[in-house]
Amino acid sequence: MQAKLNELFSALSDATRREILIMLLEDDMAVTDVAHPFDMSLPAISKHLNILSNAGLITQERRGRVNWCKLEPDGLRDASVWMLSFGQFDIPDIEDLERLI
Amino acid sequence: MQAKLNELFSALSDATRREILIMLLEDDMAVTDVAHPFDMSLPAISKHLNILSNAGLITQERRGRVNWCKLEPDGLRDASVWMLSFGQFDIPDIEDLERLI
DNA sequence: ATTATATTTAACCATATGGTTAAGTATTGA
DNA sequence: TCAATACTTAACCATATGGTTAAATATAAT
Repeated sequence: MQAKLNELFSALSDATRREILIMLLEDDMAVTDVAHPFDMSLPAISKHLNILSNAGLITQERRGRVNWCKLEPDGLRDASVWMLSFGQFDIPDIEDLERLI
Repeated sequence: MQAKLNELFSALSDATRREILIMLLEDDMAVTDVAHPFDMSLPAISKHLNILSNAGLITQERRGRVNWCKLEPDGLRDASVWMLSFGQFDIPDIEDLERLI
């Protein structure tokens, strides 16, 4: 269980990966399209996507030569449950949310 | 802002540091006492405590030769706000919580 | 004054992380 | 069939991370 949480929080600790998750909130995307906004090589993005997959935060499904990436929002569950133990979940206002995204 | 989130999630990505936070949930503690349950040197714990401090998850206050560590639950706020953007916050049941702690 | 306690700092080490480029593998289109 | 597309894999590199031991520092107790 601890190992799973390590993977989860570790996956979230990188800004590129968090941006990817937010992009996927909009819609499923091919790897190339995920890579497009970033000033980074395709293999680098491919690695990030693997890390997100292993953490259970996305799934990837190959159709033909395109690998479709899909957000798995339930993947955040264990992390959010863990954080709940700190009683830190009064719902913040929408401005807080916008500041962060 | 991204840098702050990196620090936060990164601090949470280590099981030792998460355990320390949970210990501090109970009460403030001296560094030596924090170290006690871990099979790890004092300097190692000292480093972990610094990482937690820099992430804003604890504060440390020296009184005499004792450095008291205190949980700063508000430090989790930004991380929880970020996670909220994924709409993943139906309150889990108490068993989920117990499974994780 | 000396010693013990509580902790930090410094120097070091092995492994992990996040990036790169170059080459390899399918699949699709011409 | 040949070339382009969409990746992934491999090999490499610099820096970060998480641990160690040994030495330094400051406070408290004898």
